[in-house]
Amino acid sequence: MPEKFYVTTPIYYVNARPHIGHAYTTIAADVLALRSRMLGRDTWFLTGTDEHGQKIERSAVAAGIPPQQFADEVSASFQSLWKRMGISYDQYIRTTDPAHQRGVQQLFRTLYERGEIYLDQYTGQYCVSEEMFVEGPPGTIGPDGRPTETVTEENFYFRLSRFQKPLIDLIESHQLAIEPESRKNEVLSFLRGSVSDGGENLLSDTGVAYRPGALKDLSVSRTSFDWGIPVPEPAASTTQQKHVIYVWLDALANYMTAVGYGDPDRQDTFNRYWPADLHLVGKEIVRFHCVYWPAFLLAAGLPLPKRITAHGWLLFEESKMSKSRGNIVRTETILDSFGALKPELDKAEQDLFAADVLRYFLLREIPFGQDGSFSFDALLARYNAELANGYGNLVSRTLKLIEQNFDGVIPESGLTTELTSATTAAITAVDLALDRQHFTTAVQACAGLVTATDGYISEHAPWKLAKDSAQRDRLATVLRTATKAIRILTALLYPVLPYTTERVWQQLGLGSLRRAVENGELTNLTHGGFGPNARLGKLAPLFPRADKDTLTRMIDAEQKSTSPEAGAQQLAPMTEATPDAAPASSALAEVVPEPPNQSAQEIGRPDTPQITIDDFLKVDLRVARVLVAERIPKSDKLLRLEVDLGYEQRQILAGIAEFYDPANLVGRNVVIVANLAPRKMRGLESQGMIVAASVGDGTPALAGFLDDIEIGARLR
RNA sequence: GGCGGUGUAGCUCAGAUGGUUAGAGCGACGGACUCAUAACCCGUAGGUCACUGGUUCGAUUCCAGUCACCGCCA
Repeated sequence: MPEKFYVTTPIYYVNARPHIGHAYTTIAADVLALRSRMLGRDTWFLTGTDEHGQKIERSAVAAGIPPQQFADEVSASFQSLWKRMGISYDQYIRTTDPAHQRGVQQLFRTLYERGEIYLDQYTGQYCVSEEMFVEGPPGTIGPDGRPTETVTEENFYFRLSRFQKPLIDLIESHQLAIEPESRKNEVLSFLRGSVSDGGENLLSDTGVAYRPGALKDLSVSRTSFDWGIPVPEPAASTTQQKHVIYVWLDALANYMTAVGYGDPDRQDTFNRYWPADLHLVGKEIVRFHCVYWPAFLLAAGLPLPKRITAHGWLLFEESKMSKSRGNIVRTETILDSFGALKPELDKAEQDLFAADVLRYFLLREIPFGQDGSFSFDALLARYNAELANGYGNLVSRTLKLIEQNFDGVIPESGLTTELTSATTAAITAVDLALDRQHFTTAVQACAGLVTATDGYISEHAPWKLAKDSAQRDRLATVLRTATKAIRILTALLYPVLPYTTERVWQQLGLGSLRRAVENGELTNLTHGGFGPNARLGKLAPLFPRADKDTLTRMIDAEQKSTSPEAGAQQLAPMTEATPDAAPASSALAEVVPEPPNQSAQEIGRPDTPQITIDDFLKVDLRVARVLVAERIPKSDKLLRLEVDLGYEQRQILAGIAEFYDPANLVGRNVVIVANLAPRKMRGLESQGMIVAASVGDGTPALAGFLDDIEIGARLR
């Protein structure tokens, strides 16, 4: 049996259509899968969509369609994009697949029967869009920048607290590898708790202190909505309420259910592929993958994934216009714009060509694990410098020299060691780099081989040798040597540029690269090569230079998709936050705005349920004047305000310290919720709440009036 | 607030267990060449290595503090 390699992307949450961040993760996984297959490994590449949860249920209601239909539509848009890009996944899983649902129930049942799940009750603040409870009083601003809702739930709890030390030990001993180092440290500090505040600590196996109790049990069921997988028997019978399984337990389990967990007929497959060799994730979902997921597996007595590698976010070039809107770059824009450079191809091939360009850029430009900025300028510059002027031109000049001087037959020559140190160095560097998901380093090594080969050709000037018949052998050696280097270079680039390298392979007269990969002919690149009288294929330009028109096309396409009505999103109350950075991927922690190419109604529509006038009148909104405003020590976010309502004065704590200077607030009229239950925060009682619009990425803008309003007036 | 990270040429970033002229790519400029996709090759960047103080014969590299930005703290 060949060595196996099981790699996953997160399953993408269907509350947003695919954007370039999703493509980034998927491309990275695809590159690793292609390489793994080239090395002859038994490869399984899994991606898919995460389709349950309250957010989806609400979005579907807002769209006026059943959640399944909503999920079907968005899931289809992911699959269709991957198809356009030629992504080579072996399996596309959906959490609404019946087999997955059975597997999740199996996992839940196992945990329950092993005593790792118990029933309990909890009242707290729930953040709807993140689908989790947060600490704080009613009206707390959740992680998404919106007020939480008070929810009382009877829940099933997972005994996460039991796994604090086991997880610390596994991570410290590298049995559970987390990359990059900075993420690993974050996970460890989370697991260890606050060890430096003077309390009692214990030591891990490696002697590092941790605070017992820092890890709390985790609720793993919900009763407040239906769109999820039902809690199975026997646990279900222990409660009157109808519970669905927590979306993260549901989602994470996909990595196992995909390969047959919970399916008696697929035990062999499961045993073959599980545990996964690599989970690729975005940095925003590291904790779910590095704490919850391994804990679930430990509790169920199952093996842990070998490695979790987190990448950063793609940031977008900042301009005033883009900052004030949801500036998500759509992958389609790049496919269309670069595809247009190859008018001779049909649409499907144009897409694959453009996908190569995007793959190259993302992996070359952005060190995996770090945030990186995406810009059309940089994409164009990188394309022209390294693909058009570099790789493409190298292939072109070399093969044309052979065509001109040897009628397209790769000349025979004696053995030479010229360029071999460059090729073997590149092979080694790419191997080492990709083993650690250091894509940038790997692609850089390829670019280095281009430079070395270009330098070799320039140094020996075959066009001069060709003018001297006495130098015929030397000419043959130089051209053959360069061509051999191009063959190795092309094979090294295959995982990154699957479409274009296939074309080069054919120009080299080597037939189909894909078939060579399938036949295992490229497991060792120093073997094989050109036989006697090997003849080149038909030559054609690979990467036409991109001019300003390409840039203009991309900018136009983006502007068209972010027309003025799309900007209205900012004015809609309580819509999704619009961060400047897009999480490159996420299963559930998706905080990206709806993509700008949707209709204005769809974008601006709040997904809150309808209420009656009576509901509204329950809220006592009043105009108040700020008398005192001051920062609260040891709090970045909170301001303490004293406000005058006319009929009384109140103390209110507001989470606006990052955005408002206390000095500018005194004397200002604001709107408060006057009948909100008081709540203690940081030892101070907050007797109400200031009303503010959440704009842009969640920045609060205090409500106010243009007219001078008497204080104490009620809003209705 | 706690813990951690980052701050080096116009841009993106390497790097130095402290020591003669601090590196690469891109962009720009000059040269050379003409096989090639106005490509390739060669040369040119005078940057207080964030700021301040300390240790040292000597620090950008170590230590402390300051500032800015970022991440994690369910």
